[in-house]
Amino acid sequence: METQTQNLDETLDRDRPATKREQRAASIEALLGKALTLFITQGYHATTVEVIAQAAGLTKGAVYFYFKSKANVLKTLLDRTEELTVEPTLAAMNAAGDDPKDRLNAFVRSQSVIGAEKTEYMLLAILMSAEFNGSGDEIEQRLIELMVRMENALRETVRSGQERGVFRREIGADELASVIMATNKGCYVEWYLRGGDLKGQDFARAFRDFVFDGVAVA
Amino acid sequence: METQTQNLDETLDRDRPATKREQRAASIEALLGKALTLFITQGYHATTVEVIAQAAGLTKGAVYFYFKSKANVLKTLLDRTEELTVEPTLAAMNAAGDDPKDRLNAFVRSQSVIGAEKTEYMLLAILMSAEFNGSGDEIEQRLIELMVRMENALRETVRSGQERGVFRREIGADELASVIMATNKGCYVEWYLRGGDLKGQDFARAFRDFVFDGVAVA
Amino acid sequence: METQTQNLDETLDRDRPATKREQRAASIEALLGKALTLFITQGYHATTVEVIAQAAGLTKGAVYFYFKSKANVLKTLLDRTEELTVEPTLAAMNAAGDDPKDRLNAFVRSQSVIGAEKTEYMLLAILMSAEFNGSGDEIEQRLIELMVRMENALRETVRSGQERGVFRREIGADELASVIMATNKGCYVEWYLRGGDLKGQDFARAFRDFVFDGVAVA
Amino acid sequence: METQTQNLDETLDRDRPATKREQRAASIEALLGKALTLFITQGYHATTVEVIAQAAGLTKGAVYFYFKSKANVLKTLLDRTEELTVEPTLAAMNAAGDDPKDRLNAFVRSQSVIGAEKTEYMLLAILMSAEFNGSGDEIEQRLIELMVRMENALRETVRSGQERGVFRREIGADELASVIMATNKGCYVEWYLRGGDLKGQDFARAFRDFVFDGVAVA
DNA sequence: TATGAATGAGAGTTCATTCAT
DNA sequence: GATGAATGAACTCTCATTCAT
Repeated sequence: METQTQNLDETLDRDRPATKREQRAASIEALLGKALTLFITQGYHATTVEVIAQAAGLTKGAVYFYFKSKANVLKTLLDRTEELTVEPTLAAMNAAGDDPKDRLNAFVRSQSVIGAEKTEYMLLAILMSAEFNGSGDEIEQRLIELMVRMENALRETVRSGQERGVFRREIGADELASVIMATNKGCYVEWYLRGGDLKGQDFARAFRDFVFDGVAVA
Repeated sequence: METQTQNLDETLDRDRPATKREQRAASIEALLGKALTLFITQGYHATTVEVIAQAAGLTKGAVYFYFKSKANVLKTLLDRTEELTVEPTLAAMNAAGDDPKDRLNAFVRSQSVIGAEKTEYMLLAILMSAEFNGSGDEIEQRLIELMVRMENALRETVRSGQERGVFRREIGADELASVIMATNKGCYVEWYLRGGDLKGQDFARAFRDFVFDGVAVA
Repeated sequence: METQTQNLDETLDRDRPATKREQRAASIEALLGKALTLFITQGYHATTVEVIAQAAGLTKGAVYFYFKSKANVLKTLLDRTEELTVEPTLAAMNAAGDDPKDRLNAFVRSQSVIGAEKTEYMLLAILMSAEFNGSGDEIEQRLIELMVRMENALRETVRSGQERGVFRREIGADELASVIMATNKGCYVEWYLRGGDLKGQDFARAFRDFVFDGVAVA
Repeated sequence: METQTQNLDETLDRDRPATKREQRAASIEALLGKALTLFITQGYHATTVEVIAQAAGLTKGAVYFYFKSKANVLKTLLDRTEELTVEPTLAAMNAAGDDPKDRLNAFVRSQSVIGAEKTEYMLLAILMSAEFNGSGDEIEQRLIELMVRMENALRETVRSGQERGVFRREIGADELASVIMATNKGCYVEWYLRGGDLKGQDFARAFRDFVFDGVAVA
C-alpha cells in the first residue's frame, strides 16, 4: 500500500515471475492476509507467528524480516483498516450534505456496504478493541484513535439531528450515538459469531431499518 | 462439619474466617471474584493463574486446590452466569404473559436491570464468546449453550409479535431477533469499553427506547 | 494381615470396632499395603502421596502423620522386606548345613517359595534398586545393604562349591554368583512384567531347574 | 562423534560445525546421547528436560525444537534401540541356520556382543520396560513391540529344540524361553547396578555358559 | 486421630524473538 | 529474501510437605 516510489529506469515485466520487488510484495500480502483472518478467528494472542507464517507458505523468520514484530503485523493491518473502513464512511457522510438524516443514512449504508466488502477489516477493529482493552498496550491507543473519528462524526450528526428535532431528544446525544455504534459493532460480531446462519444481505438491511425505527411497525 | 459454636463474649471474626468451611468459601469467593474481573479486563488467555491467585491473596497452588484447572475457574463462573443472568431474564419473560410486546419489554428491562447489577457476569458471557469462538474448546460449547436459551426465547417472541402484527414484518424473525441481541450485547461491550464515559442509567434507558423505536422521534 | 501381637492385659474385643491402637494399626497397614502395590506397579516417583492415601481410604495428611515423609513409607516397607524375604532365605541356607549344593538348593527353593508368598516384597527390592540406582539417595544405601547380605551368602556358597569341585570352576565365583542372582531377579521381574502370562508354579520350577543344571559340573 | 576433519590450510571447523545440516545433526546427537545416559542412570521421570539440554550444552527450548516433547526423545531412542540391538540379533539367529542349538548360540552370542558395544541401548529397553510397565502410556506399547519380536524368535527356537530333543522338555517352551530372557535381562541390569564390580568379558562368558548348560539335556 | 487448606519448588511446554548463514 | 537453529521468559500444572484445627 505504501507506494514504494519506483525507480524510473526499471521497467516492470509481468510475465517473468518474480522480480525481488514483486516477490516482496507477494510475501507481504500473503502474510497480512493470513494474519488478518487468523487474528479474527483465533484472536491476536492465540495466533502464533509460526501459524501465520505457515499459512502464508513461509517461515517465522520471514515475518520478522518484513515486520519487525508480531505487534507490527497488527499495526500494519490497523493502518489498512483505517484506510479501508473509516475513511470511506467519513467521506460518505460528508458527501451526504448537511441533513442529519441523510448523514446518518450515509453512515449506516456505508457501514453495511463496507461490512459486506471488507468484513474482515471491520471485525478486526471491533474484536481487537475488546482483546486489547485495558492492556495499556501501544496497540490499545491505536485502536482508540481509529474508532474515535467515526464516533465523533456520528455524535455530531446525532446532536445536530436532535437540535433540528428529527431525532429523539429524551436520550442524550452521547448515549444515542453510543447505542447506534454499539448496534453497529454488535451486528458485525453477531454475524461473525453466527457463522453462516444469517443471510448477510437481510441482516444488513435489518440493521439499517432497525436503527431508524426499532422494532416498531413503521 | 465441626459446629464452631461462637461464644458470645468473643465472636472474633478476624481476617481469615474461623472454620474450614468458612475459609473454603471465602477463598473460593475471593478467587472467583478476582478471576471474573480479570477475565473481563484482560481476557482469559492473557490472565495468568498466578495473577488470579495473587489478586485473591493466595498462591497458584490454591487455585489448583479448589478448581482443578484454569479452565475450570471459567466454567464455574459460567455456571454462575447462567444462574444469575439467563435464568432471571427467562423468568421475567415468562412472568410477562403472552403479549409479545410485554415479553420483549420484559426481556429488555430484565437485561438492563441485570446488566446494572451483574454487569461483570453479563460481560463475561459476551467477551468469552468472542475469545473462544472457533476454538473447538469445551468452553466454546458451554458458551453456546448459555446463549442459545435466551436467543431462542427472543426469537420466539419476535416471531409471535410479527404474526400478531405488532412487530415489523419486512425483516425476518431470525434477523430481527439477532439485531436485538446484537444491540444488547453491543451496548454492554460499548459501556465496558468506554469505561465511565457513559452514565449507566441513561445508557440503559437509551438502549430500551432504541430497541422499540430506533432513532426516530416517537 | 500380620497379627500385631496384642498386650496380654488387653482382651481383644472383636465386636467393639476401634480402640485407638487398633485403628492406628489398621491405618498403618492399609497405607503400607497400598503403597507397596503402588510402588511396584507405578514406581516410587510416579506414585503420589495422595494416591496412596486415597487407596487406603485416608487423606494425604494421614500419611504424614504416621510416616514423616514419603521416603519413610518406602523405608518402612524395606524394613519389612528384609525381615520377610532376606532373613528367611539366610536362615534356610544356614539350616541346610555345610554342603554347598544343599545350601544353593536352599537358596533357590527359599527364594521361590518366598517369591510365591511375598511376591510384592521381593519385587519391591528389585524394582526400587533399579529406580534409585545412582540417585545418591539415602534409600539407595538402604537397598544396597538389603541386597548385600544375600549376595554375600550366595557368593560364599558358590566359592565353597567350587573349592569342593561341585560347581564349575571356569567361571569366577563373583561372576557365577552374580549370574545366579541376576537370573533370580530377572525371573521375578519377567514374571511381573508378563502379568498372568506365565504359570507361576511352572515358572518357579523352570527357574530352579535352570539354575541347577547351569552350575553343574559338566 | 563429529568428524573434525582438520584441513591443513584453513578449513576451520571450530567448536560448532559450519553448515546448518551439520549443526542440526550435532545437536541431535548430543541431545540423544546425553538423554540416553541420563534415562538409564536417573530414570526417565527423574530426568528433566533441562538437565538433558544442559548436558548437551543447549537449552530446554532446543530439545523442543528438535523433538516435540520429552516423550519423543525417548521414542527416538527406542527406534535406535530396535535398529541397533533387536535387528542384529534377529539377523544373527537367521544367519545361524536351522539348528536350534546354533540359533540359541547365535542369540546368546549376539546379545553379549551387542551388550558390550551398545550397552546403553540394551539397558534402556530393559529399564524403561520396568519404569513404564502398567502406565498405559504410548511408550509402553512401543516397548512391548520392541521386546516381543525377540521373545517370539527365542520361544520358537526353544520349541523347535524341544521337539528335536536337544533342549529339556520337562519345562514348557514359554517358561524356558522366559527364563532365558529373564537371565539375559537380569544380567544386564546386574552388570549395570554393580557398576564396575564385574569384569564385563568374564560376566558375559558366565552368562553364555550358564544358559547353555542350563538348557542342556541332562 | 486425621483432615483439608495452602504453599513453593520445579516440571513440561509454548512462543516471540534473535541471528548466523 | 528467507531460513532454521536456538534462546529465555512465561505459562499451566503437579506434588511433597506443613500446619492450624
